[in-house]
Amino acid sequence: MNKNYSYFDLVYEITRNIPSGRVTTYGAIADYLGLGSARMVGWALNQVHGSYTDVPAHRVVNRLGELSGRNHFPDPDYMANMLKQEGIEVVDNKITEFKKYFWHPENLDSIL
DNA sequence: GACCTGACGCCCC
DNA sequence: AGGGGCGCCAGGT
Repeated sequence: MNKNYSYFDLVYEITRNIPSGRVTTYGAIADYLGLGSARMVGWALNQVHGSYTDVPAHRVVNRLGELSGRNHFPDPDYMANMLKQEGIEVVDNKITEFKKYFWHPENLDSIL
């Protein structure tokens, strides 16, 4: 059937809608989509590494605000650099005041 | 076809 | 407060 639209696409959709200067977590996306597993979100974003270059995967971090996916980018510092460029303070691959920048997919309704 | 690992997260000690 | 273990789903070996 039309399995072209898997939860992958939903993850990309959400990620694409993360406002600049804001970040969300794997768990938040998984919870919002009812996936039941945050790992699946990471897996989906792993596929981005190649195509879907318009998906700002650097804005998705773990629940501690750590850039756990930095090693999966061409440059290990790409994530930190992009986030800094967007006005987010990153120290030692971790977002300071993470709660301040946190954006929940629930807020999708606001921007749509 | 079974086993292991992985861009995570929660519970328990 | 910090560290370790188990569960979740999918894909690769």
